[in-house]
Amino acid sequence: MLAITSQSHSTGARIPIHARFHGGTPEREGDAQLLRQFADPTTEGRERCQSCPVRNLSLCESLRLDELPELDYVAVKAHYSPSGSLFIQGSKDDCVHIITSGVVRQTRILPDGRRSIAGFALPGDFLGLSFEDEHAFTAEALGAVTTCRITRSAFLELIDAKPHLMRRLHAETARHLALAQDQMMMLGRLTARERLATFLVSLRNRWQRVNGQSAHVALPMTRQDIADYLGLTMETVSRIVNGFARERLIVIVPDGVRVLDFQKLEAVSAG
Amino acid sequence: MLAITSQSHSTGARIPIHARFHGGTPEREGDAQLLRQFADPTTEGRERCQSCPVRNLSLCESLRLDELPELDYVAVKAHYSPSGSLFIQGSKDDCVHIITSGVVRQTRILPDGRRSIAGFALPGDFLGLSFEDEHAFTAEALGAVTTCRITRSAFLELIDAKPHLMRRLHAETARHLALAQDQMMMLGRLTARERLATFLVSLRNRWQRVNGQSAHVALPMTRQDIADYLGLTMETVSRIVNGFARERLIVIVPDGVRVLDFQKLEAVSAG
DNA sequence: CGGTATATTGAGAGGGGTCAATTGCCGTGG
DNA sequence: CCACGGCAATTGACCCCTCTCAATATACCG
Repeated sequence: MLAITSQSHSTGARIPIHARFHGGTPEREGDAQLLRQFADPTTEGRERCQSCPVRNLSLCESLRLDELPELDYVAVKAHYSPSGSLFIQGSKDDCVHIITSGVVRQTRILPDGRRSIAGFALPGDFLGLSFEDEHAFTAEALGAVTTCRITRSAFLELIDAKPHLMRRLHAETARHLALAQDQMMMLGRLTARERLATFLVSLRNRWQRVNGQSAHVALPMTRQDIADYLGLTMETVSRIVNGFARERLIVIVPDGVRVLDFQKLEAVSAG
Repeated sequence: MLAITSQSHSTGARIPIHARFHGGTPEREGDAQLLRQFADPTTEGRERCQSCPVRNLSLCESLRLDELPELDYVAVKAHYSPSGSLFIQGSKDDCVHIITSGVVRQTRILPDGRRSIAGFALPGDFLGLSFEDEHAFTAEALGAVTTCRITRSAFLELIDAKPHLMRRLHAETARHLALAQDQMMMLGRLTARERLATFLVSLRNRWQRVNGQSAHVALPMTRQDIADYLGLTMETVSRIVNGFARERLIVIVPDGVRVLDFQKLEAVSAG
């Protein structure tokens, strides 16, 4: 028999109502010109956004060098302390957020307290591009987070002025949609082991784009967060991660794992 | 104990390689002017696309009446016979499809044959709006399907000429993204019973927008299709649907179900 | 009326859930 | 420096929802 099996007996822990939202207002800081201090001097001759400390920032790459000051003019840097919220599920604030450092957890909570995590945003990722009237999830900082924030109206004005930005924006949303469909396949059809392997492989690849090649995969989120992302329980995540360690696929280190056998891990991730 | 439980031991049936793709080329028919014959004369005084037999067709609603001929000029009507493919996972054809009648199944297949269904497109729904270079899934007709097809280049030209269309397009993609996130929550955190109830409720609401209020919910897809959509097995789907029937929530009728107690069904759908 | 595909139903097994106890890791204060 | 409290992570024992496998029923079609 092909024991390709998944399961998720239940829903993991519930979130008590009183604890669902955590304070943590952003400390809005300075004005847009401060952003320049983050300009990465090691760019390899390619036009790119001077405002962004992150390479390969897709939206910024669509701007010509002479258009960057316009972005600076509307962008505001923001800091969030650990557990601070960028925005809250159901609220209507309307900003586009670009993560410049740290990791943001996108949480959705059911009326009965079951939790699901839509994703983790890494430096360079965008939040709030959908322009929905209400946020479908809460975005919370895991550890300290800095972002580049643009009000929706300013962003829309910018887009009106630069039609190619609008197309880039659509491409970005479409990419998110494709990722969501991958996630659906994972949740519906992969075993717990495969999900964890997929998660680690994908996270390693994403960190690689931010920090460069490394066997170290930072996991700033809790086991519960991972469980809520993968449709499992904390205990199952723990058991399987430690199982990987016992099989010498990875080593568990503080705040993450070190991948020993990437090939094998990748093999586990897709039947 | 709170018995809120889901599970999906495994992956359901695998698709044998030789059977993954089914022929069924579309019979391209006539030219765009033929579309007019489908114009619904019962419109309630609101401007809308004369080309589309479906009301509330979001993209068409964004066009002014005098812009419609331009859409007609680039749109081509297509027929697909049962099991015919609109496009195939991994292929690069580039058309936007608007379903005008019938139901289309969006299938994704893993290398090892596990199948996942991303969704079912009903009349009025769009396919291919993402403009990815490669289709992430195969779109297959369940029963006879007619569509309104526009080549991507023609569609892009149209969009370049009408900026408000681009914004509409983005909103549509964003809506799909939000739906995908709902689906992720469902797959990760709902029990089999809850998933089925959610599925039936949501499908009833969608048919309602096409056909008007009715207790009848058409299910042109097989139990296996539903299972692959909900991350379950065919057997579990069958057991639970028949369970609903035994509880008098629904009655099973040919090609669908009739909802007897919508309130209770909705209550089951969200813990 | 056979033949094939889909749906239903039953019996049994198992993956991952639940519950609970233990360990490890800080940060804090005595 | 160590005791202590709190939170996350780990581990074990047990359980159950859903899967698997298999038999049967139903439907459709030539």
